[in-house]
Amino acid sequence: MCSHGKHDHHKHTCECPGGRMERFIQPCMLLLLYEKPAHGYRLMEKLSQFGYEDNIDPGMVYRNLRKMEKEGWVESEWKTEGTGPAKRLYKITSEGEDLIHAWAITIQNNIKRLQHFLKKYREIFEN
Amino acid sequence: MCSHGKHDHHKHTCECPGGRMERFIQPCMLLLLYEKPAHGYRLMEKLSQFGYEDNIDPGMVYRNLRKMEKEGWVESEWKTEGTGPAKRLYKITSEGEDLIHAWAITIQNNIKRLQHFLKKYREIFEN
DNA sequence: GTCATATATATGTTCATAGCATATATAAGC
DNA sequence: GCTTATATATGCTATGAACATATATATGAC
Repeated sequence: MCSHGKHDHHKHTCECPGGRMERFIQPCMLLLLYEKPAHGYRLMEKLSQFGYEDNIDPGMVYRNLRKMEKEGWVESEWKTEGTGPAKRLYKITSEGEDLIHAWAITIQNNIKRLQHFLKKYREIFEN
Repeated sequence: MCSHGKHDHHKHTCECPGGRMERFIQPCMLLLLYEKPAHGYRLMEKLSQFGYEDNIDPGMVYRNLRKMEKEGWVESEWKTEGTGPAKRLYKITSEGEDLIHAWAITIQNNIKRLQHFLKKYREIFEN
């Protein structure tokens, strides 16, 4: 989220505004899995379209997948066929699909909040 | 942020999507202070327009104000005149104003990310 | 007079999360 | 053999939200 990557030991001592959207990665992964079952490494690549750029933390992806499985929003099974190390193939459950719809509402609300800020900001600072 | 208010001891065990936007309260308070110096209690009321509804936590407001003062983004002085308990009147500094502009950019980016989600969501689920 | 409420600020505690680091293993390219 | 890409996993720390509680001053009700 932070664009300059200059944090001192991730202490957030710099004033750069992060405004991280907590757990936003979850609905993103759920939506990708609804489109097509996938394993973590593949998701990691696809997540860039949601602003999780270049250096996304793999730990974040894998840990969220395991957590969502524990919650019953996704299911997984090991895939050993093919080349390379074994992959854990995830697919979304119906509970996971329900959650996507709930997130869509939350996200609409959040957009409204952010847009209210920008509107006010522009009223004050633009001309 | 959570609409139903049914958390068990704030353990976030329910599946309600929060998607809280971390520290978003800070640029909101800075913008309000840019408009007009104010004390915490007054800000608390005005913050509802940014989606910090009804039962906003006073601790969050006051702690963020003190933190922002420590960072040099706002300044305060006690006001004893008038009725009622003493108020700490805050005003924004030039560093605080700079930060508003930085946040405006972050917020634009976040809107884009959220809108990408919604666009994809609608492509998949709407008709 | 005292009781509840509104105004105003402050601190304590807990939990989940992001962000960072590191470890492991398989396979392909050179 | 060495490096890199693929693939998953865990450990650690700082932070922030959400909750609770404490304090004090003034006002209106009864």
